[in-house]
Amino acid sequence: MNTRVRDGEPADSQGLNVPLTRKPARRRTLVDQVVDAIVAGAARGVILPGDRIVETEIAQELSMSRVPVREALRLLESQGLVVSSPYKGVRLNPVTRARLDQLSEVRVALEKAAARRAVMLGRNKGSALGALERKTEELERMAARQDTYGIASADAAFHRELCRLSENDVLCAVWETLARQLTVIVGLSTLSKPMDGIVAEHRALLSAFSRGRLPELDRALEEHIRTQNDALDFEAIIAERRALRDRQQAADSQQRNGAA
Amino acid sequence: MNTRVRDGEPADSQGLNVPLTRKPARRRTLVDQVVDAIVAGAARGVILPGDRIVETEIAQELSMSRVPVREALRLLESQGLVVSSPYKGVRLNPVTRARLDQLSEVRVALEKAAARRAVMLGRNKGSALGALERKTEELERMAARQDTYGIASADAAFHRELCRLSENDVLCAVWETLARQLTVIVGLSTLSKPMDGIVAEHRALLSAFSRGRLPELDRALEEHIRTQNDALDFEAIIAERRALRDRQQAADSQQRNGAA
DNA sequence: GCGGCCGGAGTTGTATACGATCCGTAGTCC
DNA sequence: GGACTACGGATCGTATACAACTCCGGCCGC
Repeated sequence: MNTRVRDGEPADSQGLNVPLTRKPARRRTLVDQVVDAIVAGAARGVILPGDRIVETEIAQELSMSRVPVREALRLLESQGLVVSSPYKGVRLNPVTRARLDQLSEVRVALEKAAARRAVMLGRNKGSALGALERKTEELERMAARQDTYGIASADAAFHRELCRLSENDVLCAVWETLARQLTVIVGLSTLSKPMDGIVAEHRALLSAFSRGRLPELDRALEEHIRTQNDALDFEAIIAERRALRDRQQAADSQQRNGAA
Repeated sequence: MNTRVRDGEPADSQGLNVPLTRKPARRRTLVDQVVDAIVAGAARGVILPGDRIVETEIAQELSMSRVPVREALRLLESQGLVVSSPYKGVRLNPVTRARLDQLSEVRVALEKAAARRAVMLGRNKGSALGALERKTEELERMAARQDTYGIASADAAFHRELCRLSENDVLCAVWETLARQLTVIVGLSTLSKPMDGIVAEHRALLSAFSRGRLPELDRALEEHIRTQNDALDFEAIIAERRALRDRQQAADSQQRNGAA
């Protein structure tokens, strides 16, 4: 893999990945760099599900020792992004349709609970609702631009905000790990689902939420996630990503030759 | 802390803690030892919420180097058991009533979803249901013995089995991290709730589940968890655990003096 | 007497070094 | 010719060594 994330070039400059902790006080340590680099590499298709991740390589590419890399891998392992077995190395969690469904099911359960709590807290009106509306508008802007990456990003932001409104930190933390895994799975693949459909669904979600119509919201959430999954063609995604990686590898080796 | 977990003496010999991964193939590495030792220490009250955890100490007590300890701490951090800030060290996550409620809320959401899926899969009858019944009987045996530790253990086993019936690995994994955190919070504190009440609630849960009465089950779950929390007197628990630690420290230093 | 500076002890973050284990490969024996 | 074994490279797991940082207490100047 050729992720190449160095100090001056944060891996999530594209805004897809969010930091694990909300606290801005936390200084960026090397472990964080590794985590971001691997997540970014996975999201951009440089690392594919099932690919082996070698500590030495990562360490060299990020020009650090293996120790922070190991710690980062352990962290990612406990979040389910990679799997490891002693003396045999770490692999990016191979993805199956079943796993995607499982992730989605848990995510829906969380978001339902979040919405329920948010309504109970009266966060479905006023400034709290405004925040969610802004996310929806952002989504619309991205859809208008046909910016698939922006849509994925805005979609995540919308659901993240929904969780945040529950004011349940534990829920948010769990949601983030799930979202991260889904990001790796879905990556930058262009959704095969029509964009205006996505926008409409979010409008419906927002509407149901603002009215506090929980059963309706539950159904809408479930529908929203499920159709999104159904629209994914796994074979196509894998093929696309493999091609993407090959292109990047080619470009990279070319660049290296030019530099030599 | 004085956990003293060495090779011949597995930390979870009391059966409270479960391994992170289901795969038995995974060889036990030093990192696992550290994880178990810390979780056990937290559950037994040797480490209290908010206590600082010093890498060097753990390493010495387990007679290993700091590297595996660091990796274990990172793992526990990403699971929310400890919090860390660079150069300032790691602390056992300080516990508040709010956090307990948040954990419970997420846990209930997960178990509802698990039950829903299990019923959908027809796991609420036949041998699958039998497994859950056995857990309930175990709970009754423990209650009859007035074995508070056994009750806590059997209670966890019941809910774990419920999750397992959903056949959703992601859900189970998330549930385990939550359960682990709750264990640390509640620890070995004697529940102030009457034991036959607990048994009755589980019977009710089992009954609603076997009949596939989901709304009823949802309510019962919520009630079950909530009353369990309400019965907890935080101040008393903290005081008790502090006393417990002092006793253990005293005994330990005495033992050390005797050995010297 | 009091507040700011500073220096050292203690702890964490990182790098390097070494032993342990896995896996592919070649060689040998039947 | 095939299967078993020995071996070597590659990679992981762990230990040790050093650098960076924090915090606390004393000291000095005011």
